Amino acid sequence: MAEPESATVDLEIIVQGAQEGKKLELRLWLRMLSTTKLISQEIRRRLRNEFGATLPQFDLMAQLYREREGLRLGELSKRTMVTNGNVTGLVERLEADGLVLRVTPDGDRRVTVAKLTAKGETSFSAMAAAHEGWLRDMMADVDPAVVSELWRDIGAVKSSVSNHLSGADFD
Amino acid sequence: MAEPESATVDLEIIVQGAQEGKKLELRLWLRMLSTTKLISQEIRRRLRNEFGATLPQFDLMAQLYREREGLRLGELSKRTMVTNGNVTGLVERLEADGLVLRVTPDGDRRVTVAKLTAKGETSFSAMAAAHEGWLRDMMADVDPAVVSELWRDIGAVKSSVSNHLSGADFD
DNA sequence: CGTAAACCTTTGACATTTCAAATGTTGCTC
DNA sequence: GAGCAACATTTGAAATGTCAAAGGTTTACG
Repeated sequence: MAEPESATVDLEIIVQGAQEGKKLELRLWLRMLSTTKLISQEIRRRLRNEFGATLPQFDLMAQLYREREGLRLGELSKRTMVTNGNVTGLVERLEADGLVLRVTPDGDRRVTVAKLTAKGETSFSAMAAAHEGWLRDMMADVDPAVVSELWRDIGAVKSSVSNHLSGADFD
Repeated sequence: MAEPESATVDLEIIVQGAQEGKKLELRLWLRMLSTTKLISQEIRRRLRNEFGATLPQFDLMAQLYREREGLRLGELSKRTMVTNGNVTGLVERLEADGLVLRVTPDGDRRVTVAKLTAKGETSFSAMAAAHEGWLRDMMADVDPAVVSELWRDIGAVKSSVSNHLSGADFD
C-alpha cells in the first residue's frame, strides 16, 4: 500500500503526468479487471434469473444472430474468444436445448456449421433487448461524453495490446 | 505440438446497426469485455509458460502478499471477487504446492486463515515484477495521460455500476 | 496413385467458475 | 444450559475455461 517516499520532491511531478507513483498501467489494469468482473457477474445473475441462460451461451448466440446462415465452429471460437474445445461443448448444450442446430455441409466434411433455430432466434432477441437495458441502467450515472471517450480510449488500449502479444496474433 | 487455441478478437459485433448513435453503453461494454479478455489471456499464457501458475492463483497470492499475517477465506473471497466455494479449492491447491498455509486460529474455530509461506512469498514477488512489466509492455503505445484518464473514468463506471446492482453488494 | 501436410473438430485431463445446500462454530436469548 | 440465529467454510453438481493430443478430411505434391 505505502508508496516509497521520494527525497526530491518537485521535479517528478512536472515530468510527464507522473500522477502519484508509477505503475499506472498496473493500476489501470486492476481497475479494468475488477470493473469487468463486477458487470459480468451482474449480467450473469440477471441472465440466469430472468432467462435461465448463461453468459457464454448468450455470447455465442449473439454471434449466430448476426449470421443467420450460421458459422463454422472455428469461426465461432475466434469471435467469442473461446477455445475450440470449449465451443464444442457449448454448442452441444445449446443444441440439446433446441436453440441451435448443427449441420455438416456437403462440400467439406471436416466442417460443422452451427446456426440458430427459430426458437433460438426468439429466445435471443428477448435476451438482447433486456441485456441492452441492463447496461444502460448500470452506466446511468456516467456522462455520455465520458462513455464515448472511454470507448475510444479503450480502443487504443486494445490496439496497443494486440501489437504486443507474445504469441503472434493480430488483425 | 498443438498451438494454443484461442485466436483473434472481435466480440464487439453483437451490436447491429449502432455505428452512429445509440447503444453507446452496450458498445463500451463489449469493448471493455473483449479488451479485458485479451489481456487476461495474454497474462494467463505468460504466467503459465514462465512460472507454471494460473491467474486466479496469482490474484489470490497478491492479496496474501499485501497482508503478511494472512487473511480469512471469506475476506479473500471478497477481495478477489471469487466465490467462497471457489476459494476453498484454490487454497487447497496452493497449499499442496507449498505456497500457502492454512491455519485455524484458537479464538474462533469457524475461521480458516490462509497465509503465504516463505516459498510463496519468493515465488510471488518474482511473478509480480514480471507481471508489472508485461502490462507496461502491452500498454506501451498508449499515452500515459490517457492511461490516467482511463483509470479515473473507469472508476466512475465502476461506481455507477455499484449503485445499480440488483443484489446487495458494494465496495 | 500415395503420402504428407494442412485443416477442422473433438476428446481428455484438469482448473476455475457459479449456485445451492450441507456442515460446523459461535454468540445470543430465554 | 438448551435452542436458535448468525456466521464461516466446505461440498456437490453443472458449466465454462485452458492446453495438449488425437480423430477425421481435404489438398497438394512428387
